[in-house]
Amino acid sequence: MKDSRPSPTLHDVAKQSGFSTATVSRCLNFPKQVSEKTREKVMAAIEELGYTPNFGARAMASQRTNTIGAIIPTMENAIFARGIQAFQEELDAHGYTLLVASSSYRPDLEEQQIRSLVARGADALLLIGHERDPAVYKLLEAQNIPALVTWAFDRTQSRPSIGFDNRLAMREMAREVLRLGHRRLALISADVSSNDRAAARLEGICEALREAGLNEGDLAVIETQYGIETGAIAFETLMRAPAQPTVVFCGNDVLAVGALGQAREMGFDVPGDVSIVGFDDIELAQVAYPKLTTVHVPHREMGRHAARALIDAVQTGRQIESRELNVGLRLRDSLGPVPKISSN
Amino acid sequence: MKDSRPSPTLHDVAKQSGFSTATVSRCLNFPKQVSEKTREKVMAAIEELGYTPNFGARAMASQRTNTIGAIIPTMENAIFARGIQAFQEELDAHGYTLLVASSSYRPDLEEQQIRSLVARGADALLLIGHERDPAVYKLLEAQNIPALVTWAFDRTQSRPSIGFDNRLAMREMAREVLRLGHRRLALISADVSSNDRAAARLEGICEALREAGLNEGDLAVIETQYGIETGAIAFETLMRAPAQPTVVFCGNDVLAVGALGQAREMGFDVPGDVSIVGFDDIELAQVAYPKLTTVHVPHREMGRHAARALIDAVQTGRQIESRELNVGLRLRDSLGPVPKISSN
DNA sequence: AATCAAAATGCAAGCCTTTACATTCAACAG
DNA sequence: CTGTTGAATGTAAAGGCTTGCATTTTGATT
Repeated sequence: MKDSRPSPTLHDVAKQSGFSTATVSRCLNFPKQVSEKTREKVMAAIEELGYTPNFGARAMASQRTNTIGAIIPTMENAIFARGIQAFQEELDAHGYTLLVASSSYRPDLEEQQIRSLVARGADALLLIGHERDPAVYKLLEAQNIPALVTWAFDRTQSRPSIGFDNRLAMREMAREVLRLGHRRLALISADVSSNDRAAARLEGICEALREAGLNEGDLAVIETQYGIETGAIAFETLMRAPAQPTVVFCGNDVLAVGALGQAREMGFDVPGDVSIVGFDDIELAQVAYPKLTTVHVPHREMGRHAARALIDAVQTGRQIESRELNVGLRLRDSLGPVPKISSN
Repeated sequence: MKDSRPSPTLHDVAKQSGFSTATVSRCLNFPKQVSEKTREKVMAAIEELGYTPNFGARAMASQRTNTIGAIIPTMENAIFARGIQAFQEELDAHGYTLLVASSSYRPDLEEQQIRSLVARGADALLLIGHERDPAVYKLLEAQNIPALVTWAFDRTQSRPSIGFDNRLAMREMAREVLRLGHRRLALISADVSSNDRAAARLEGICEALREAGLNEGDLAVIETQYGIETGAIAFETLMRAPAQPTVVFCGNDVLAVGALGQAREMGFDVPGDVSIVGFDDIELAQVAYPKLTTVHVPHREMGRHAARALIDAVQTGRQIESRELNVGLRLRDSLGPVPKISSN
């Protein structure tokens, strides 16, 4: 970019208004320290020149940016949208700005994004899930940047998190499913090795299975990327397998909606022939047909709490306190009792 | 944030490695200008100290940030997700970073976000739709920041845009609808006064209406916010009105899906009793039941082209050339011929 | 061994703002 | 009118990096 006309600086405003740069700066940052007349003149000059403070210079001089970063796995679907939206609203209300980056569920990209946000001077960071390279945590510690994990709560982890216990949540759902008599179960999940939430949810199902005296082998698992289309494909694979499941757990609602669509496509009645359950309870779950039985996650509450906690950490320098939020089942129409006649 | 241990600077790296800051800087920015041995030593020092360049300082010194900003109306639904994702991918491929902000469809917030991104040193900006306060455009011009409008293409506008003609697209859909015999039409739209895309789409329908010798009064319009729930509510209102429409246009697929759900709720068969059409052709449209007839928008293509154009503008300083992309109807299951027996 | 061009490196100014500290000003008490 | 005080304003340094220009090193050529 060639600057035909370089943008005005504090200095220009100072000259134009006849005051020093210090006064102009104070006008912007501590208006009360400046007399009314002065302020008016300065503001007029700012207006006239179209001055905008330079963020980099400001950050450098003041050592803070009033910016909080968040790295979410994806923006392609609505999973994180509501939570992030609430997070941003709360941040805004306290004069902070949100910087979002998305990592496409790739740890290497996530690390890159974290570094980028740190370099950009983010005062704090919101992360999804606990699992990541220790080097990342070391970096954040070295730079003294508060980081908070959400969408997960795991009492065995030492790092602060605000979220829910994925394992317990999914276990509850699995219990309900087993109570309805299902014995041939399947799961469409994200890649378990790189996604600790997905791993915890799987573990939850396995636990319920064991409780019921069943074998983990009774659970068919397909790992795939999150997406409507991928959910549909996985569902088809599952239903074409010799041991057709009577219920399909989905790692999230997006997968579940894909599965639902594919079921219709293949002529299966849900839940008559096969049940499908989701996770997250995003808006989509209620407009799906049939309405999706799923695990409700308090997205907005989570976002709000996370924002408050992070702001507090930035301002006081104190450690963030972890906090577990409640999740609950939303029993709607896509889960029913096990079909009488096995279609196997 | 209290810096317990201040983060290492270029200067520290220089001292540690025994070279000057200039050499270290070049190591990072122009590796080829530095001898291999030197580079190795410097990199080792960087590694050892855990050095991360300070973004603010860098931006200030070099007058560029390699950052491109985008302000989208919302992250709450998937409307902009695919396009933005493609935009980001293309940016990444060229070494640029994307900064996203969302305005909640509020012009005042959008302006604030634009200022914030400008202050942050965004080298260029991606905007949605043409309509905004002229002061904003003046600001961007004053700061010499290339801005590109997407999700719209309007040959009457002088500013560069890469997108499609919302009016023509919706007119085509309306013609199809009229061809099928529908005469009692309704539209669920975003607020027309603050959303030029919505306004253009409405205009498109009106045009088709006039062509067919019909009266604009034959179109019932409800303006509401974009959302599944709001779509459902609007649909209910429409269907409870004395003059029940036989087809409901929706400003986007999210509204349409809400309408679809509500239709089911109210016991209407779609398209037997009433047809519903959407706009955007997001993933949702194909998994909705019945599958949504909608206007296909080339999201990814748009995002990709926009990224290229913006990068080019930043690097060459040349004006961006506008470009119109093609849209087309996707005739699926939610639109049918006008019902034989008016249920009015 | 001398010469020279190219490559590698160093020096130091400049980018824009905040802020500690110094100075000036106005108002008021004595 | 002087002295005092608190408010308003100014001065200048600092913050981390890039980069034009100057200098040194390298290595090839004669």
